[in-house]
Amino acid sequence: MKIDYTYKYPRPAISVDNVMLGYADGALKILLVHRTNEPYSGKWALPGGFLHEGESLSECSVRILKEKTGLENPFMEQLYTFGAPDRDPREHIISVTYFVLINHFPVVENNAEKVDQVAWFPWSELPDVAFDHAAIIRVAIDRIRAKIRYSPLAFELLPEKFTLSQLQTLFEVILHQTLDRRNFRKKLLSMNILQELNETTTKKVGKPAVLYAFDKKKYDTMLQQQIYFEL
Amino acid sequence: MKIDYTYKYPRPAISVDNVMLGYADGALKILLVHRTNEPYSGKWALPGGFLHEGESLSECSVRILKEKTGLENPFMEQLYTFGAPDRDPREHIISVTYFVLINHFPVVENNAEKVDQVAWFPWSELPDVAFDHAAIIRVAIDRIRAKIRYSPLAFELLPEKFTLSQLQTLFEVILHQTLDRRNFRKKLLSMNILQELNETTTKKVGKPAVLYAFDKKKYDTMLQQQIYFEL
DNA sequence: GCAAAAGTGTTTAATATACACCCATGA
DNA sequence: TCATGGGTGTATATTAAACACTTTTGC
Repeated sequence: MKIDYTYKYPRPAISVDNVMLGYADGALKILLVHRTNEPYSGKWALPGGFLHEGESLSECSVRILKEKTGLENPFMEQLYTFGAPDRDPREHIISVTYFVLINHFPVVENNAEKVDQVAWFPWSELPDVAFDHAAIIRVAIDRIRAKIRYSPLAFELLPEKFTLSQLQTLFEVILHQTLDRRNFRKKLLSMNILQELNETTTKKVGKPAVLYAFDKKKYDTMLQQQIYFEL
Repeated sequence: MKIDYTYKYPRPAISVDNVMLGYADGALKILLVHRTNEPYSGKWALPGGFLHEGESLSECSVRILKEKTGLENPFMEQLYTFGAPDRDPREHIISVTYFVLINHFPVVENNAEKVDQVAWFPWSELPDVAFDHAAIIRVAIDRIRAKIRYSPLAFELLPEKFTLSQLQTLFEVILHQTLDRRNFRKKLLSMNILQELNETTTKKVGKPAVLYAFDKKKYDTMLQQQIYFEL
């Protein structure tokens, strides 16, 4: 049952939109949903929705994430709040955006029912997107570019076990520059935040690579000593 | 004339709150207003207000700034958006917060009329503040601490002409550590972003100090060459 | 002439950069 | 055995850190 809510002053609506970034096939990818309603019907857009009653902003972001992907505990942080009055043709809608890093790709099936079609797009081949979502995505990419240098974000985009080469390639893709393999390994290993596993990859080709895992305990110890991650 | 606005779903209200930081007498200070209305009547709070119809978030922040201080063009950036449903006892109010740096202290007189009493408080001697404003201030201070290291924020807090000692003391206050005078001067001067003026301070005591000004053109050139400010 | 703050260089340690060959595996 | 990607060390350059005395001014 719906009741009506009446206010003396006009109120903008509040939506939360997630920029969900994943890394696969050597590219950063962004999850978009295909709109089937107006406005911008037929265009792709960031997964988002309106804030529910009694819900906090981060709860809303988590809910949207779960609805679209089924994921529950990825890395999330608030990105920015967009509030230009004309950013939505319907009315003034404030969008609080979140930045989500995903380290494995959920089975994004068109799981029946009313769920919108969702798809991952490489950041270099984004379709035209609805609203001001292109600007939002730009802010997200700027954020990850800057922050991956001084924060252990990279590990949020890789599977739990990864090789140093995979880690290096991820940095190279995001920073858009090549890095020296020996210097990269020296630096990362000297930080003492990686746990070397007794496992190697089994590849079709080339020498098997040792697998590592990010060691959060070591990382926290490092922070307490006021030593900071920095590439 | 007020008309009523009716929505099918409840809508949180949206306010904008400014954390305005200034530097004087060797301390970072924060501008607070004294509340005379409920809730939290009698407590101090961040200057803020509700978003007007057709107004963007940054316009709202600028308007509030002008109302409280008369200032028009200080450095401003969005800080964070706070949206816990219980952060305001009246109802769900989302607060989009802005971070404002002020390099000279406006005459903050109780300029008649209905204007609330405003005052600058040193960050180490803040009174009990209303709502979740203590948390907001903490985020602002974390932001300036982190950002002053890699962004030329410090110049936004000093007058146009300043001495290297003043600049150094400002860094020391914000970072809460002492810096070596010779190394500090070497580093700042080698960045080539300061313009040496043909003026010196006239003090009661000690050797007069050469005045410098931040040279934004040189700084922009530096950025284009992908060289970044870093203390 | 003295108190107070400004200004100035050098030595050493730490960190960053550049660079090329051998190794282990699967086909 | 060869193609492929993994793994390793050293020399040099750059940057950071530590440190103490002289200068200029007002009183």
